[in-house]
Amino acid sequence: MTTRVPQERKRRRPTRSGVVLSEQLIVETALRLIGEHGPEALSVRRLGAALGCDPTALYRYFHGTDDLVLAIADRIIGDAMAGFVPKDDWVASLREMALRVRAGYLAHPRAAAMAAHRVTRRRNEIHAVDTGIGLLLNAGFAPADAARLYLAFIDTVLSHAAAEAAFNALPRQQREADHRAWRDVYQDLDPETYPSLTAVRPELPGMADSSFEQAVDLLLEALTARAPAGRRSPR
Amino acid sequence: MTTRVPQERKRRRPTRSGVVLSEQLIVETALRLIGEHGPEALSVRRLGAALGCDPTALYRYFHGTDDLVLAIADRIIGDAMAGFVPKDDWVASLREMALRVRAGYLAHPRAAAMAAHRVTRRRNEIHAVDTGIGLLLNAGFAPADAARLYLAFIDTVLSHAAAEAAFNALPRQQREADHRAWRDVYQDLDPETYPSLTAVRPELPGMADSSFEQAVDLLLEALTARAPAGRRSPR
DNA sequence: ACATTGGGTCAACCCTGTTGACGTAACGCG
DNA sequence: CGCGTTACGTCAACAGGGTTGACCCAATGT
Repeated sequence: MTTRVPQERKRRRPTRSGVVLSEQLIVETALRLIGEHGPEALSVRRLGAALGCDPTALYRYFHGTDDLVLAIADRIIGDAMAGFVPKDDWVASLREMALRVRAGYLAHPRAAAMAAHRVTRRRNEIHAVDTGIGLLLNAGFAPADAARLYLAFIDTVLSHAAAEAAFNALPRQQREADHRAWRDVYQDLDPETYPSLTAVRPELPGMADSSFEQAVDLLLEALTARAPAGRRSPR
Repeated sequence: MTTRVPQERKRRRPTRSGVVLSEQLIVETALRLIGEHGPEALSVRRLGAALGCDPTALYRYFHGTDDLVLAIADRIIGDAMAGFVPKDDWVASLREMALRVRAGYLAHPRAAAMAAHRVTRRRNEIHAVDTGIGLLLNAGFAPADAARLYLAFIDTVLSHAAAEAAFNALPRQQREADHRAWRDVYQDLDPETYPSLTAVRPELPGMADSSFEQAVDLLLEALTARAPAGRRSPR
């Protein structure tokens, strides 16, 4: 139909069940749906049912599923970074940024998995980039290094968080099967063909755990080592 | 139906159009389909049509879509790691592994975006994990550390490569728009609200480039620093 | 009070994955 | 050589998905 999806709506008409729709209400209901009934609960039909309106009414507010997902993602970003203030300790601040992004994604895995690799250059993101680069500049890095290193850092954080969210967005069956794989499949291997796996066998079940913090710590160690004068809490 | 999907098939019967199916042929056709017409081109029905067989014949070879996706992922891993022999220099070897995985994903961007974060629990993946952990053991890390650090390393490589692949899998229009947005949006910013971005402005166009190698180098630096006796080329 | 039109509703279309029944042809065995 | 067994390709069907175009009512600005 390619509806217009206007910015301001004036003629707000209650739905058959009495609810008055709005972009906000739809996004919030979608997030609630995902949170309550799992990631695969988000469909136009189910969302319509949860809202108490005809599924196709949503097309008056969003051009399609994709548009809806982006709106949800934008909401997630805003929520995640809300109230963040960088401290003097640039390492700790970068770490908090990483954890916030990850937490935001994990709170809504399905939406994050769908929109993670999209680039939404909006106010919140620009602000975050400015903050992050500012932390590295404050750490004493030259502008060129600050930009490049921040990119490496934030790309790692984003892709890691996206991967984790994508995993959590899988149907429970597949998710648990992947999880179990480290216990089951990797336990009964021929020691001769897989000597190293055999050597670390007791540690293999832990491979199902997240490596997010480990990776962030490693990156921050490398950044600290590269920082001029190794200062952690400048000025 | 929950078909058995046996390991060895003996009664190979040509399909109506004369093709003789095999797990290999199916995976290759799926990769071709995805590569040519995008990730959403992969459906049981379309794959059946491309193969010249009834769509449901695929259920004789794979338990379902998920099983097929895992097979595709493992194939990509296998192709990427084919002919890789670890050197004595464990840092250089891990680096090569990373670059190989990335190249493999970039060769099939759309397929990679779909399967990157899964545990295939198949031969090629198991072999790769054994090799990687072996390198860290050889570097002198204790088994528990080797397992955890390898996980952090490979997860970073995989998620980074997946993100890059996902970006490359975007329609050209969106991809170029995102690329351009970096310059457009970030060039005309208010210096007062975004002081750090203004300070590194000349470097911003470079933010569109990949940070893959930078991130891998940082990780390897951190691993080297943590390695016992800091040895690079153990015997 | 009236014309305009935003927007909720409905029916319909085509897509998807998956299943169970069905039959045929390929194989192992005698 | 032929006979049963059964693997496996085929077919029809189901439930669920996104999306569209027509319909029509009521909220709005004049």
